[in-house]
Amino acid sequence: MPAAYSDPARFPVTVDVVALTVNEGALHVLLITRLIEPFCGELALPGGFVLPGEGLREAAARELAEESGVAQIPGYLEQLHSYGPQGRDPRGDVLTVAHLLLAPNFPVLAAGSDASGAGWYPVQKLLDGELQVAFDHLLIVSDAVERARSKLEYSPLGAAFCGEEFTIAQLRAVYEAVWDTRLDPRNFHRKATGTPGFLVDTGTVSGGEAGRPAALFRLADEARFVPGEPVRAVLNPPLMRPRG
Amino acid sequence: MPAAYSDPARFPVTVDVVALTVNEGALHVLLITRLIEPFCGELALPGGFVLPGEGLREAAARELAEESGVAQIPGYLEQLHSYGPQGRDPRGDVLTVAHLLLAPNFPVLAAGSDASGAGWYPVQKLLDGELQVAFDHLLIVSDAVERARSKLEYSPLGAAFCGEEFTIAQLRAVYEAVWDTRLDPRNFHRKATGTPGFLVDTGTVSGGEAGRPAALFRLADEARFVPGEPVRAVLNPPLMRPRG
DNA sequence: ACACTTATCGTCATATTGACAATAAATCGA
DNA sequence: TCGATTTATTGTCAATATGACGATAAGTGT
Repeated sequence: MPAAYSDPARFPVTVDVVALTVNEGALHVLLITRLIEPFCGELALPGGFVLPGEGLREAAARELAEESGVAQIPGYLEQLHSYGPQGRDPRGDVLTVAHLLLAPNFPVLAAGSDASGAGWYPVQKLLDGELQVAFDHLLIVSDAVERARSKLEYSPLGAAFCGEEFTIAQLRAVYEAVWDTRLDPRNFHRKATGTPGFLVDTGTVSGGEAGRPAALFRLADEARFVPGEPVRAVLNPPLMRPRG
Repeated sequence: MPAAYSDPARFPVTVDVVALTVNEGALHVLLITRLIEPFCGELALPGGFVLPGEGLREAAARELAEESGVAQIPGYLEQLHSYGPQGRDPRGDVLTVAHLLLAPNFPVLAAGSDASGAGWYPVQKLLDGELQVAFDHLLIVSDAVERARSKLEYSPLGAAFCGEEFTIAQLRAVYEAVWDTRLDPRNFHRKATGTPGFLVDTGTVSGGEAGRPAALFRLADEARFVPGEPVRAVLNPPLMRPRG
């Protein structure tokens, strides 16, 4: 017999956010230093308990804002996966609903003596075991990276790592960082500009850098992602990462 | 200030399962008739409260088994998405972690006078509003169908709807039912048999039906899905559903 | 044996990809 | 100011994949 509603078990529920960005050609994840037990002093994903009256997405955005010290979080946020409640937290059962943020690099509140201190860390160092993270957060980060890698194949979400306007080369750099591969600039350019409903040329160009100035693009209206709504599979056929 | 662990809010957590199968060329979903308030007498997804000491996947499998009357559930089960805790249940906040099962058609415990009674219902009738379901289960079913549609594009999970061995035509029928399109038998045959690491010919043939006997295939080892592990993107390049 | 049905193999035009040449347009350094 | 260098963009070409459909194979039903 299932538990009656009169007496269902109740669990603490947290949200954790895997915020990814591209920095210096490498994928980075936002981590905070924990100031309380358990795992005090160790790195962990930003996150915390869901409050009564709050939605999951709302809670994720709030925790991320609180712990990174950024009021208005940029980028694209979606739910990733739920973990638990068994065997994740030494204090007992805790269910966590992990979220994924793909965002342009934004400055976060660095560590003070008393603040927890957020920072961007190279994802590769986590996956290589060079950096340790608390709880099952390594698993969560792995899942998040795999999700991000897969999303770039068919969705316009690569652009979530860029600002409003960007060059094809910047977008390509995102793909290269997330996929950890090199892509042929010419073939990438062809695919990006040749896919209907993906990018629109703004008419302006980026200057200042060495080399020929690049045309600036923005996402086409059909490709814009709005909070809450599912992302459209604009890249059809998809842009597959090289196998090898 | 976030809630301290000493006093986190606790929520009832349920699992719901969207079990999909293909029946008579159409996609069907497993629904039960509720025997308790709220929504007593209405159709709903099988599901129920997570018990202390239980994992999410475990709870989903248990609830599905209990409510369908089937001890050993066949097919492929994965987590879909979490919903809530706000505004889903008239009794108050309830977080639900929805799961997706893709399975061959299996017989379920039909309604008795006292049992809840499970049954397969055409998904299309839900999406068309011809059939009503309780809570936010219509949304969950929609998300599940979209997930299933997308999975068939790149993963071997179409075979999860078939038995261990199946013909190309049976597999194609799955694709046609899930995608709600017709596919060219010859081109589908070419793609299915021509994709390395997808299918292996068993050497046997299916007989009895009208027409030429078809060769029986099974999933290649590389394409086998094991509980828990992520599915491999075997269909590369993917088999995209027709756009139209 | 014949009609019918379904499976499987082939063909061909078109679309897409991967590899790479060539040109365009800026900055940088002497 | 003039290359040299750097990056962007346009093309080319062969290999691969897809979409549309013809033709053949191998059963069942009469």
